[in-house]
Amino acid sequence: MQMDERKRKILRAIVQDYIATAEPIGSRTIARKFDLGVSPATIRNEMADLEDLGLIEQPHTSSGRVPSDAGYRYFVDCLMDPQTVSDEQKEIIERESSKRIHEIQEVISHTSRLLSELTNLTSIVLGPQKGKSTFGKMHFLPYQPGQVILVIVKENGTVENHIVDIGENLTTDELQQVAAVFNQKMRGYSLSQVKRSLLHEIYDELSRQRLLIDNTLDMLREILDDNEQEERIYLGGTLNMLNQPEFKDLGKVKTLFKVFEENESLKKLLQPYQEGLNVTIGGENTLKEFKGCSVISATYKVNGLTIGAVGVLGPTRMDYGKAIAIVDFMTRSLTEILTKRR
Amino acid sequence: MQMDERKRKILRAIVQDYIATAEPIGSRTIARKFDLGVSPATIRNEMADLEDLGLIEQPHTSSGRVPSDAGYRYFVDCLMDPQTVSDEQKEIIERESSKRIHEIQEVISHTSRLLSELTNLTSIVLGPQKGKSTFGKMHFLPYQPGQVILVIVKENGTVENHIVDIGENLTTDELQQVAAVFNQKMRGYSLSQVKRSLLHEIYDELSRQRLLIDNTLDMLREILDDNEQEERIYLGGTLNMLNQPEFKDLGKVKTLFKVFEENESLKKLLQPYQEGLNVTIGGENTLKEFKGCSVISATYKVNGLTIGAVGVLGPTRMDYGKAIAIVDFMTRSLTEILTKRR
DNA sequence: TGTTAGCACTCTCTCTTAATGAGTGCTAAC
DNA sequence: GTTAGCACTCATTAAGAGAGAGTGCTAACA
Repeated sequence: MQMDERKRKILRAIVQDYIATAEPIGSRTIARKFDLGVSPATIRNEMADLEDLGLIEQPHTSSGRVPSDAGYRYFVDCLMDPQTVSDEQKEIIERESSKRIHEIQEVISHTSRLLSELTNLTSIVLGPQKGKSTFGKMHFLPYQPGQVILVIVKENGTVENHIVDIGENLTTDELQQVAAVFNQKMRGYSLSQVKRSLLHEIYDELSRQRLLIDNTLDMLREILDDNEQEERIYLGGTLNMLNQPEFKDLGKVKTLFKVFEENESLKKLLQPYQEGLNVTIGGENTLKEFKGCSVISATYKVNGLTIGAVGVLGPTRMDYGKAIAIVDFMTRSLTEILTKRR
Repeated sequence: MQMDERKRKILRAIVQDYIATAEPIGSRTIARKFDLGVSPATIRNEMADLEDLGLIEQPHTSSGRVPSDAGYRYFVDCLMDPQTVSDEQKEIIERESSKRIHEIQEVISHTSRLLSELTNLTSIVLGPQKGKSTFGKMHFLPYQPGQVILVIVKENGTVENHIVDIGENLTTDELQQVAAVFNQKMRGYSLSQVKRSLLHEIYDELSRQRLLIDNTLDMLREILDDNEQEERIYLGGTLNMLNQPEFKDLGKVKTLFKVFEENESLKKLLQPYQEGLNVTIGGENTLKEFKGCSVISATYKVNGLTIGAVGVLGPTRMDYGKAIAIVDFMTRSLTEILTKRR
């Protein structure tokens, strides 16, 4: 059995109507709402075929049909009209991103909020991968007696500061000297590279000041360890999920929000290592908690280098056309903003 | 009509049982569970009195009684056995706070998580009031051409960095000079004071370098504005609310979480300007969304100065004894940690 | 051969009704 | 002042009856 034009029309009708109403749809309703020029009985025959093909299914005998995961997949791949972001939405995005924003974190969290507001879905944004970014420069600043502020500038532009104990009183000059050596040796290396080999080299170079260096290495090691594990996830509009009829059951809400709380598993949803735009539908998802959800995700870049991913999460019954258009537009816009900053 | 010893015993029984079971409790059950030496009929008479006094109420005729807000209040003020934190819990807290933690934000968010885990309630922690903290020192560090990193150290110990445009190329020396003047003039002033009067003074002092100063003032003003509005709230264990039978209704969950999302109203819950430990029960709350909730809050200090507040939020039917003990212990512990850091 | 009308059948949803049970207030006896 | 007894109330639960939406199948039709 093959898909013909009429079957495609009917499948599209089912998907569109189900996305809009969240109710199983029957042959009679299709005939009434969509002008296909055939009677409900004919549509029924076609629907039986579509069910055999695995594209739609019945929640129970004698109810309407709903699209299966495979049905959504066919819809997304073959039936969907490519949509563009409306001018109104474009304007909102433009206006928001024209605000002067200083830190990269702010740009990201802004993006996250915007995504969820425009789609009425939950947004997931994976921040710049710290582990992959390379070391730029470090500075010491005075803080308390026995403590200094260590400011680290990475080559992707992020700036971090940490208070570190230096254990003994050191002069500003000595600190500058240490910083200078570190800066000279480490510039342009990824943090993991720094961690593995370079520290020893630096250690040799500065061996005259053993004690001072020991402390500096200690603090640096601590910071590097921190960074490698931490790769922040930004969530937005989690409450939008509660408006979906799919989550009118409190048990589902609980398990969903429990996953939201522990960020680790969310990273898997974004498939951050897959370039470009991706649509994951229902059961295609690896996490069992999200079998009933779909994810539209895409990666963003700085200077041609993929550094993170954004996505929206919603029930499989989501408006794919709209969501895809917005995610696509936002990643482009994000890439542009981040590139301009440099 | 007066409260006598037997009425007190019965009220305590009702409150304790209701806290434990979340079910309205009847005279028969009280007689069975609590050994008062009187029959259900006698208890019924007393309960009628307690209802007249407004301390308990009936959800509907012919159901058991539940404590009213006034009943909880009487229980908290007069009936409750003062509880202490168990050794087991103390150990958890000690172990957690012995971890080396660098930033004040980390200390706060740690506290928040701990509070919610120990109480199974939702924790609310109001971070140090930035508006009230006084300016310590500022530094400029090189960043990109045309941009510098502005590092601000406040006297409460927080360190912030911001990227600021300087619009034109300035030498390191010139920047140092500007920073020196700012540092000399501003040290020890609150940010709002700085904003109002001192800026003009600095402006006079450095009028030789108009352009440079204009930019510096612009960025500083921006940062000060930011800080004044931002006074971060840390929430923990919001999901614990979903386990409470009070929130088995999805509508309630929605409105509750909506309030959680916009932090502003949460600040009101903590009564951050009221020194010491506070218990707010049900309708005593100003926010209508929290009429069915109680809040235990307390302030914490650094160097004798109140700088923030922590609290737990739960249904009025919460274990007040335990919650009060933990909140009290945690604020003391927090005060101690923050004071030691200085 | 594809399309359509008709019809019996299935299954969910909702509304009604009845039974159960926990708990009360009142009265009268102790 | 305390208690036993009893009639009454009201939420909760289970069972049953329609109603409604939708299907699959058969037979007629173009």
